[in-house]
Amino acid sequence: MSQIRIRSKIWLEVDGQPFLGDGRYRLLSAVQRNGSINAAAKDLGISYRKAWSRLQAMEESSPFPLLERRVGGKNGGASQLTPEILDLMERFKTLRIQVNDEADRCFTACFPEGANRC
Amino acid sequence: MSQIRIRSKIWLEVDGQPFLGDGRYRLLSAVQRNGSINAAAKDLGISYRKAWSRLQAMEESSPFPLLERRVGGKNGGASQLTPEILDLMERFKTLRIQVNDEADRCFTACFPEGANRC
DNA sequence: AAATCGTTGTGCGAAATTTGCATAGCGATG
DNA sequence: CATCGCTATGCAAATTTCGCACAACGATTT
Repeated sequence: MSQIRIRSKIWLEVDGQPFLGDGRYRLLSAVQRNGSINAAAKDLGISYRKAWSRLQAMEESSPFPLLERRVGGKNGGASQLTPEILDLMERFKTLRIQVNDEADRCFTACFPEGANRC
Repeated sequence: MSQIRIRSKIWLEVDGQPFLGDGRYRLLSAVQRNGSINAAAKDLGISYRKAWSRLQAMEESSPFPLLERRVGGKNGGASQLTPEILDLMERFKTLRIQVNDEADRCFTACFPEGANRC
């Protein structure tokens, strides 16, 4: 008896290129929460290289700046998100929840009850 | 002025493992439509190796058989889908459309009109 | 003004994954 | 019993991902 579940996912595209999805949302959140790319990477358990590459790729296709970076200085540097991306993230979060809930509703309608036996 | 769009995607999981999404749906459809894995691969413009690998991976985690294969014989062989997977594909298709529509609705609500300038 | 410290930024090789070529096995048909 | 086109698979090449190691930076401290 196998358990069947639905998963859903949304993302925003800018000019046809993937721009903001769950992964990038989590990464950006971690940067804001921790105050630096480095701390965010440690928080998420990924290498700094990986976190930086992702942010780099994202920023290249972004119509507006994502990060305000500070290199050097007292604590070596820091990074924080721009208001533009914070606003977009907020809207994305709302969309994400709404679509996800709808997916669950449709699923239980389409697989009434014990659809989980096969 | 960058154009922002929403994209959505759903997939079904069996015991926590991805089972049926858009890619596999298209591949399975092509098999059914063309009557063989080989013809399906040509139809989709991918190698037979690739098509076969995907179906193999899918079948390994499937609670029921996906394909009825015939090796050898008049035309070398053939493959067609089992009733179980055809049924699941039908439901998936419905879900897919419903969730996608909902995503579009939420998007236009959340990004009222010219959200496409940044 | 020189040393320190923890960031950002990057080159490059290693590791993992994907891809497809090439070939074996199969069996109804003629 | 030879043929033909399909399924099935080993293996190497190509591509992508990954992370180590190190350079640059600048406010603070000494």
